[in-house]
Amino acid sequence: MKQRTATIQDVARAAGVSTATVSRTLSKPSVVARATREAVLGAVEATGYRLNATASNLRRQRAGSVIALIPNLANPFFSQILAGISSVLTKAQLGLLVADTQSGPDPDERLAYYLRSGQADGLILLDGTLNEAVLDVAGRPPVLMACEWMGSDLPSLRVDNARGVDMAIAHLVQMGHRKIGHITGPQSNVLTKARHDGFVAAMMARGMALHEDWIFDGDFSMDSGRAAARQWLGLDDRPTAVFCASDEMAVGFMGAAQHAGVRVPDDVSIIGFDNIEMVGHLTPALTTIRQPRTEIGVRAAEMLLGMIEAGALTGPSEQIDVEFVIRESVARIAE
Amino acid sequence: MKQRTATIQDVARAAGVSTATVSRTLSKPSVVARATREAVLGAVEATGYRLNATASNLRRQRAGSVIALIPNLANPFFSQILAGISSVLTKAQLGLLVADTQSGPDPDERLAYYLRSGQADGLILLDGTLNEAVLDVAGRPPVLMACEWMGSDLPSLRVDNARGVDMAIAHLVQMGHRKIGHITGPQSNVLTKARHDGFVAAMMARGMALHEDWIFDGDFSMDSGRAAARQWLGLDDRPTAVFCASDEMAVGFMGAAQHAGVRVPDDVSIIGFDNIEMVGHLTPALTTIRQPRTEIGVRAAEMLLGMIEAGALTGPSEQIDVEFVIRESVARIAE
DNA sequence: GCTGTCGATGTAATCGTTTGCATAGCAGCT
DNA sequence: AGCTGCTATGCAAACGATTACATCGACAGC
Repeated sequence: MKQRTATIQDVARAAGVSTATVSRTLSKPSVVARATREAVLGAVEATGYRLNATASNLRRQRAGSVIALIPNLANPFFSQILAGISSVLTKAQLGLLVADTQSGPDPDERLAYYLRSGQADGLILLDGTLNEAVLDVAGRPPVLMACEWMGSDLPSLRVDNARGVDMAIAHLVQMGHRKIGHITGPQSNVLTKARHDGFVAAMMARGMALHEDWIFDGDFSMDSGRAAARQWLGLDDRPTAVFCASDEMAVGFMGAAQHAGVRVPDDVSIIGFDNIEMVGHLTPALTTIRQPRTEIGVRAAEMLLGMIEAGALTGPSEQIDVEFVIRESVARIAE
Repeated sequence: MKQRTATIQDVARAAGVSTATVSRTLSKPSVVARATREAVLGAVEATGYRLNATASNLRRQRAGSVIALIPNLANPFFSQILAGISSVLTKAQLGLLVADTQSGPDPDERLAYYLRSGQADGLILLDGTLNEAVLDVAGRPPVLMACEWMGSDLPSLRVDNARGVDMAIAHLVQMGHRKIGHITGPQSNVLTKARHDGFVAAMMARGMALHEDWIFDGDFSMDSGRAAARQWLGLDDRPTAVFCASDEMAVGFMGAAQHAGVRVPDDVSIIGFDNIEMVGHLTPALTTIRQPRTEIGVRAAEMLLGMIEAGALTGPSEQIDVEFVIRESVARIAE
């Protein structure tokens, strides 16, 4: 059973035409005569021929796939974006190669490698910690950033973080909160910065005090949310509400608070960011800012596809809107 | 800046040797003389040469990547396995192509396509609903099943589902439970069957009654867990404990129960399966059966790699052990 | 001095497609 | 009849690497 799979030559022979005609029949059917076309298709059927993607890619000078660079594959937030990307690429006959930037030693090095490797017709960056300077490579494929990335004019798909944060703070204020804390993401991440800046701006705009002690350093993970809760518990003067830069941290914070006997939202109100699926099932269900993840993936893939097809290294940027989802984790504060 | 990237020819010219020597220097350095080797490496450096993977793959008759077929990319359970797979493949210079089986119309068709496409040197199947008959394809690459798959003798990496379930039931019984319910996975899935069978066996072994009404149909999702809770609430004679075939369903069940005013674990005990990261942060934290996901991915990739290197279509099978994690979602029942 | 062996390198075919260019056939027009 | 303009097809050269085989010195053994 170890038989070689049929090549275009076999098909050509079976159909009594040249390989050129077979190739044309398959890629641009309109240019071949009806009769030949049918003969070729018949031969394809008979031989069980399948196009050898490698050979085709070599000849056409393309790679046949797109690489998505993700900081952490294990994070559900990203996997849903990936699903969106995948659905678009599949239709365009492109493979999706995924790479974890944080799993190896040097993330920037990984990016540089993929840029030069010629293994991809394009890249989608989902990691806001990468160094932009790395992108300055001759002959690199188009790159799309599907994440916040400060001060770059590369084509990007961004989420309106500032607006999301502002809605969250506005809601808290409206519910009577004056003492509001914030758990941040990891230092180097641009998302962290965007959300933190948004937080500061939203607070300032409402003339509210920023307390050094009420800013907790996190890294988007549940464990860091838990750590923040411990810190919060140790405070003499505690904020009555905490805005978390990610849902996962909110989950960690809420779990730790509840385990310490703190009631949510009666004793502390919590708002997350992302609206990952599970937070609607928590008790109390989490109030959060929704990012349309599948849509982000789909749109990012479409934009990159556009660039690839146009053979352009650059393209338009877009912004995706967020939505504020009110559930049960915020309580009204008595004046 | 649109310059072509250097080819092996350019390197050969720069080093004053033939392309054969360059190729050898890069792949089997030991066979070329010290001096030439250094000249070649210098030329590589100077020209900025990078191996064109497509050309190399074409000549070597390989694809350069492995495909992982996942039922649902958005599910965090799978993404962590993917991370494990990815880490191994990266070291072996292989790409990881991910494909969602459930996103298209016909999953079996997708599998068949990938088997023939020649786009992969091997496949890892993580979807227990696929039809085995599809695998009967001439010239297909090696395939590894990293999931339960009944009655097949293809190489596989399985998790000891039966043992996991048995530990869970044993624990419940030990805590005084006599009325135990079960939320299943989707019908066609083999995992569903394995866990359901395990449940039945464990119950029988302890001489316990199986109640038709206490088996709830789920599909691994949180929403189906929530639906099961509604059903449970409507029962006259409710089981005092529920064993869920996935953590996600446990989350959905617990959330819905709590929202209905039911106390967990005082009014109902819950056990999940998988130990996804978040369940440790719930209130109460979920008692569950841990599957070492990263390890599953790593081991699966290693096994497949072994088959690829040996050029074998088949290989050994292995089983990975599970671990019972006791947290807070099971209470002792008064006799 | 001749031969055999061995290590290092070059030559060129090959992997399976795609595609620019040439060609052949045919119809319509002058 | 000769020319022009089509359309449909074939020819053959790429694409960039790998590798079986040939070649060429150098050197040891007789």
